[in-house]
Amino acid sequence: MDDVDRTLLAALQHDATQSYAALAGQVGLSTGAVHERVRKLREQGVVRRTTVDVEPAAVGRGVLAFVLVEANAWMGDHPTRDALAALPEVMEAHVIAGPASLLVKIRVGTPEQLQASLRRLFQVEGVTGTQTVVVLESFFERPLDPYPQTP
Amino acid sequence: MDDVDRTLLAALQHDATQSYAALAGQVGLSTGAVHERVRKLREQGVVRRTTVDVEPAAVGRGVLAFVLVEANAWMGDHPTRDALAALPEVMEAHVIAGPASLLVKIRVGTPEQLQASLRRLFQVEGVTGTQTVVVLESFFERPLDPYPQTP
DNA sequence: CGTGAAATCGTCATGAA
DNA sequence: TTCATGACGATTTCACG
Repeated sequence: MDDVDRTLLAALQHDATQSYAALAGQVGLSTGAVHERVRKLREQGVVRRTTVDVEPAAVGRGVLAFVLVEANAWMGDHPTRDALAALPEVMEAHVIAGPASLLVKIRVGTPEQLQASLRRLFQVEGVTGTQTVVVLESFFERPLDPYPQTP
Repeated sequence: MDDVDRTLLAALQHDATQSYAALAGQVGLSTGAVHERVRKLREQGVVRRTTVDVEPAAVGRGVLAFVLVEANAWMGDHPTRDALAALPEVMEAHVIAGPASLLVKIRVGTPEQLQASLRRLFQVEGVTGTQTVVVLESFFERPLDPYPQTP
């Protein structure tokens, strides 16, 4: 994992449809060498997958909210994880240190669906309360850029 | 934007490296028709870009935190947006309704870098306080799946 | 939306540094 | 190990029916 790999990752984040020849040009290597590097990055799990970034509002998911979930028991275990993963509107779920047990990110189509989602969250074992932050406008959401080095 | 398009979007989210022939098989159309549909989805901005999902810890971004930013003025304007966009550790920035003005998502490499990032947030014009939620473990982060219909 | 053809690209084997 | 080169098969891409 050197600077060339980081440059490749940044380039792929920006546009994963570009050819290996184009990538090769950016890093000054041959297409074969680039092909091999990208293959290894995938194999090592540095690149988890190639995906497509979809505009939420265009697919009926224009309402975004973050919910702090309070609980009366330890929720950092797999039953909780699975219960949340079963809810398709939950985009992210994190165990946190702070004023609550969990933080979840939710995308739905309407305020009514948000209400319904909160009702489902309350049905998850151990949940005693929620604090909801509704997003009015997203300034930006961008992909991770590799940091120059890891000291 | 019909069910075929939604199926294509879901398939591309799962794996954007698959060929048009493979996509065509999943929806029962020809490769040419699928090519045209995907081209239009890109053109319309439904597909914003094709990108690569990178493991944060592998590129020195293993520390995740959410920060509620309080302000003494309206922060839903472009100067604020630009100030936040200039900070590479800020992955997302949202204007919110709730206990604060903004919610930002931050990824850094170390707790020291998190501290440095909070210091930079305080230097943004109008910021009067922050409330930080540190993530201990992420259960999951997954791409948006299109909802069946938008009533 | 399907078909077919042409240009481009991904992929791999080989050899060199 | 890592890289360059070259060749083959697959894929993208586009015009036409």
